[in-house]
Amino acid sequence: MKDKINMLDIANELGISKVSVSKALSDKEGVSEELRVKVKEVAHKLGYRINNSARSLKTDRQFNIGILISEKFIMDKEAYYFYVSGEIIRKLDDYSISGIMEIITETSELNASSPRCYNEKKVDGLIVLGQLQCDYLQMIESLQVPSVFFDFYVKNAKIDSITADNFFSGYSLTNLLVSKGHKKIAYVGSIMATSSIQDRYLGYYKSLIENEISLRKEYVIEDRDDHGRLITLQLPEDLPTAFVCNCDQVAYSLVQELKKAGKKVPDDCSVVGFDNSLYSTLVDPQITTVDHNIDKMVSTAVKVITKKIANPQRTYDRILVPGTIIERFSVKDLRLDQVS
Amino acid sequence: MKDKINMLDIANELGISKVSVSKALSDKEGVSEELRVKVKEVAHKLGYRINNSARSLKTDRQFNIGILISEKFIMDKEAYYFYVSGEIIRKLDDYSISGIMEIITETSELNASSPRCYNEKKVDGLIVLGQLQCDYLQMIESLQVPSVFFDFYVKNAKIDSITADNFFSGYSLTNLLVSKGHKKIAYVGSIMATSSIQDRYLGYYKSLIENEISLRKEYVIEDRDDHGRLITLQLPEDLPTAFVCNCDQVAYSLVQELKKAGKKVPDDCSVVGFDNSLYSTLVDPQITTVDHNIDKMVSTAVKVITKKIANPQRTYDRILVPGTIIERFSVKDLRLDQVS
DNA sequence: CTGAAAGCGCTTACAG
DNA sequence: CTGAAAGCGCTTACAG
Repeated sequence: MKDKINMLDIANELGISKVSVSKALSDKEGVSEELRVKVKEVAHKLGYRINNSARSLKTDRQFNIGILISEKFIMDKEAYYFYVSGEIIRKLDDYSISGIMEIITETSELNASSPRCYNEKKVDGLIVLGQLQCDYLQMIESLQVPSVFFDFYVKNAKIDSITADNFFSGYSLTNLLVSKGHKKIAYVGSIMATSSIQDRYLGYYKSLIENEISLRKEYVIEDRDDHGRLITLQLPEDLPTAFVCNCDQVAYSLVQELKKAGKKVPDDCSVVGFDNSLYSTLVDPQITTVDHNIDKMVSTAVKVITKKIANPQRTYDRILVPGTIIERFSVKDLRLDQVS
Repeated sequence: MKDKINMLDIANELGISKVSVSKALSDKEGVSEELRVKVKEVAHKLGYRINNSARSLKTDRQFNIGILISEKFIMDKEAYYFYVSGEIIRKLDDYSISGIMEIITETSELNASSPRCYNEKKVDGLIVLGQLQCDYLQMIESLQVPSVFFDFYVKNAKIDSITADNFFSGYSLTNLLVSKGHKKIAYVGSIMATSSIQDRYLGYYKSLIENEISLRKEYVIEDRDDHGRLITLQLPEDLPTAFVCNCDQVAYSLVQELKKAGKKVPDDCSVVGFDNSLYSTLVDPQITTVDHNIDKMVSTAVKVITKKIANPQRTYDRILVPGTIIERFSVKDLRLDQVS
């Protein structure tokens, strides 16, 4: 078998032109169904593989999407965005598109230098996982390929975003606590750190307003420093009966802190989180949390980016994907207390 | 600014030929250092991006590596191979190579169908993460690109592999238990399931032999079924004083089982694992385990694949990367017992 | 040190 | 339905 088979080899084998071979293999019109079948047979027999580079050079389409992740989101071996990338790649495959993952180092993020996969024209579009430095995102906006923000959005950005409906989930989760008789409810999360933390907080606040519970300043607890690194949690003097934590990992830490302080979950304090991650199930008690429906978010993101590649003018703005509350064992029903 | 800048545009701007531009930008000899600098300046000014497809078409090099992961290894959101992929991609960047991740579905694995990134000539080489079906691996061997197996090896395979030194780590870990006075030591893991499980077992066995402890059949405990799915662990009647678990996840399950059976870790039973994963730190007590030095494994894998691309004849065979024991709180020193 | 020419393997617009 | 011709943007071997 010849080492490198190209369309001309197939054409010669059948005594036709390579134009017909091209049309047959790419399912374009202009060849009889009979010939198409024959061409495909011969292609298979000869072990033909299409040369994506040659195709790209003519069509100006790479059939690759860049998936960008900031280094800071993958400090953990179990980082959530790794999983998301995997799901994106799986989904892209439905469109015969490959995913090129690229990790944005701290330096590139600070310098707002454009990703290599873009610099080398390897990709038709970009999916950005998780919020980055403002300047970096502006650079992304200026690039000549369609992009989508995943899991965050930015004011004024002309780039479409797909996010979990954090606001509504925060609202629902807090409502759940209120419905179980809680009134002293704290929020754990640094609300300037990311749009997710902030929106979950605002949902929490909306629930307080609607339920005529006043917001207490000391009940909004910082969980990370200016660089986004997690810090030790400070419990308020007057202990709340419930904590809405901006993510499961922080909920996990909080449970440890409470235990240290001699408090029991959920008997003394209820704790809820977000993300439905490993952290929510590997604690005792397992934590009530919000599942963000990542599958839906991923398939939406992939659909949007492919459509934007086909039609770069089209915009989708902010797409919100609703989450689902997963009730577990970290919330006490205070109304039952009063009965007994 | 013109939309699509190519080498000819740069050449015209400077009144030189595109050949000189090409040589200047790719740091090839044949241009004066003075001109090289000028060319790079103009390229930057015009926002030039090299066209990887055109380059590939001429050079037959794609500057992409395929990273293959079987679906079955990423059932977990926190799957270890996601992290490994990330590290590989980070490392590839040092060589200006991009990583194209591809998830092998159960069907493709069973049918041994070649990966799309290969079928479309998008990659110069392949890194296979984790053991796949025999037929699938034979298919990989037959492909016309260099490949490397990561984290497993196969008898008779002509493909080079990079693995943790599972045998030696199993041996060392068991030695540690023996040195702390343990004699009744069980191994938890289905030894036919993967080469890692088997080699860790053989290391365990070597330690037993050397320490003149006889191997007890009932002390080798199955942890997964024929499809590799984890099953409920059966504790032996005569309880061992220590368990060597083939991975942290199983160690984690074992601790739960032991607790259910009313046994305390490490007071009644010591437990050790492998992998240094989240499972080993999210249990109480935190588990003594083996860190596999993934960084080293990854950088070795990347080095090997790039060298093989440059020189496809060259072979490296089986490369073993030593691990490190991380001592935590799940092992009791029985010798102290006797004293007190 | 510099450049004209050929060609990598496709696809597309056009002609028959 | 079929095919000859042109061209995408590079790199390489060769000539000056």
